[in-house]
Amino acid sequence: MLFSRACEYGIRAMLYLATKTGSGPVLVRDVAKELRMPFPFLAKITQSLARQGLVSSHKGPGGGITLARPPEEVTMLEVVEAIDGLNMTQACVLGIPQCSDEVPCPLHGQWGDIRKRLVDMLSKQNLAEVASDLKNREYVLVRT
Amino acid sequence: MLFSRACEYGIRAMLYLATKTGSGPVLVRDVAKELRMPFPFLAKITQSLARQGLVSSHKGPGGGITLARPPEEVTMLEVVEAIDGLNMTQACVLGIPQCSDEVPCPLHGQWGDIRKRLVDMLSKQNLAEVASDLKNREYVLVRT
DNA sequence: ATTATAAAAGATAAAATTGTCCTTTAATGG
DNA sequence: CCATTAAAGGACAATTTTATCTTTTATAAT
Repeated sequence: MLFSRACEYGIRAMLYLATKTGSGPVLVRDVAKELRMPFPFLAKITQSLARQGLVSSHKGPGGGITLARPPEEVTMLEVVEAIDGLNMTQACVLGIPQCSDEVPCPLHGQWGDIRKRLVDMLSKQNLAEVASDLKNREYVLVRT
Repeated sequence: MLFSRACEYGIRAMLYLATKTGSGPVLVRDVAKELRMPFPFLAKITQSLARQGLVSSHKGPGGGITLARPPEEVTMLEVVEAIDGLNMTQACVLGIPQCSDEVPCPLHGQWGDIRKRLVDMLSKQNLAEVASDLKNREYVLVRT
C-alpha cells in the first residue's frame, strides 16, 4: 500500500474540494457522504489539514471547509506529505536507517529512480489540473 | 511506506539466505541476530515463506532454513508478493475498488506507469544478483 | 530409547492505524 | 442575548500490524 488509508481519503477530499472551488464552504459531513468515507475519520483528517494550512475551516451556520489556497498552487505531493509525512518520499525502502547514496541498501539505486519519478509526478500535478479531469467526468473519485 | 515491516524483514532475510547458499541451513535465530530483527517476528515471516515454498526448513540439530530454490530463480517480486500480497502491484492507489483502465481514478494512468516500472524492476532482479552485490560489500543489509 | 535441538503452531500482548462518540468552542441568524 | 449550526478537541473502541511467549512436532545425535 503506497498511501495510508487516511492519505487516500485526504487526497480524494482535497480533489473534491478543488472541484467545488468558488462555491463557498462545504460541510465535512457532505464530503464524507459524497465520497463514501466515514465522517468522523474524515473530520480528523481535514482537521489536521486545516492545522497545516491546506484547508480553511469555518464554524457555525454557512460554515464548512474550503481549500485554503487556490487549487493551482497546491501539489499532490503537498497533500501526501501533509498526511503521510516524508517516509515514502525519503526513507529507505528496506527500512535501513543508515541507507544513503554512500552506504546504499541493495534496492537503493533502483528504487531511487522510481521514487524520483513518483515524486516528480506528484509535485508536478496540482489539484486544479486533476480536478478539471474530474469535472470532465473522465475520472472517478467515488467508490460505489 | 511501500513495503510492510514484515516485507522489509522478509526481503532482507531472503537476501541474507542468498548470500549463504550452499553452506547448509542457517538458524532463524542467527538471521535475526545478524540482521537485527526481532527473532519471533522473523520466525513467523519465514514460517509463512516456508508454507509458500520460498524457504525450506529443517527441524532438529543441524537444522535451520535455506532458500527452497536457487537464488537465480527467485525474483524480488515473488518475495514481495508472498508477504504483502498483490495490493501494491494491483490495487488502486486511491483505494477505489472500481478503478480500472475503463473507469480510472485521477491518478490511475500516472501511477500505473510508475508501478509498471516498479514491478518490472522487481521482476527482473533475482536474489542471486542482489546477493552478489552484497558479497562485494558495496551494499548494506544490516541496520546499525 | 532418550535427550537435545530447532522450526511450527497457537495464544497472547503491545503498538499503530482506523473508526466512533461526546463535549467544547466559535460563528451565524433570529 | 439565545438557539442553532458546524468544526475542534479529546476520550474511547475496533482492527490490523508488529512483536512475544509457550507448547507441540519433527529431526538428529548419543
